[in-house]
Amino acid sequence: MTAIPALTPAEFAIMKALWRAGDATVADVRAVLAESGSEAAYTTVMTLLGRMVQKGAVTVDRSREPFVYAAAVRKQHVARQRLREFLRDVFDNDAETLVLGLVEDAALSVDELRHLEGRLDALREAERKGKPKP
Amino acid sequence: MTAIPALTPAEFAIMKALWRAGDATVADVRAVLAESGSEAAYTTVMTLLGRMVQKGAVTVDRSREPFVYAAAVRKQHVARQRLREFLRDVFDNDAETLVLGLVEDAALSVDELRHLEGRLDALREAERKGKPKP
DNA sequence: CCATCATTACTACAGTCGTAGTAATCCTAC
DNA sequence: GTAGGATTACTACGACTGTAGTAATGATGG
Repeated sequence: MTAIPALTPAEFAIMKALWRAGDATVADVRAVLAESGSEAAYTTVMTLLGRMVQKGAVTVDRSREPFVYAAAVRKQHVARQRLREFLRDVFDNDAETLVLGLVEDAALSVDELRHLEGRLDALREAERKGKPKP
Repeated sequence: MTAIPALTPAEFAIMKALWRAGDATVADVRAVLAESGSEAAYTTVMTLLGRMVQKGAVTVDRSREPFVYAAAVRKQHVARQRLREFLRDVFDNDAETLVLGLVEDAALSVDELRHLEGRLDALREAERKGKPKP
């Protein structure tokens, strides 16, 4: 239930770099960002990381220099959290319309949908077996 | 292809009120907002509407007083646009994972998915008949 | 040793956002 | 006609953001 700290866009970009890099120094983060064509100054990244540490989104190991940073929240959790907010704010909790949008935007094919269904059936089956809720 | 102006959260709330109200005065907007438990001051709403007019997200009819405001962009377009950005930024364009998240969050049932598939098949069928692309 | 580079801590600063007050008008009901 | 409420235009302002500079410190290569 760890409340996920809100991240600004710039912070979120850093977070994504951390997720890809795992433990990382400022230089590492900059390297990952550079791959995506983002060229923030060293101190800019430091500032953002500092702010993120303050809000608990990132941990830092100061016992080693240069300091080593790491994401304190899991990508999946953040994504899920954002998905909920997005669904509520933009689609008024109408998930069907959202998915319809994905398909119409060709982000998702009907085949993929069917495939997904398969996975879901399996998942549900596993759940029934695993935790039979009374 | 009208580029959709970026809206801040507060502006987006106003926009949603406008979508619900259709043409609306400041007072109308405030009334709709109030329904959702939002109590912005009259002048606050004015300020936001003004900013939105500036960025072309809202039109205003000044020939009539009190001025009448209206959304200049369609809800569906905005939602679609945001969906694209969201999918890219948060899910790295992996729509399947997004939908999986919806289902796991119980925002969408497998039944609804199937239902959706039906709709989509129909839609696809209609398209094949309607615009047979060479 | 000493200049240089990396690293960190601290500071800065302009732009945006949310929020709203004030001054000036303009109706409208006494 | 006049006081009060509605409406608008303009201004304000503190918080947050993105971006980065500077000062200090520490390690390194020659």
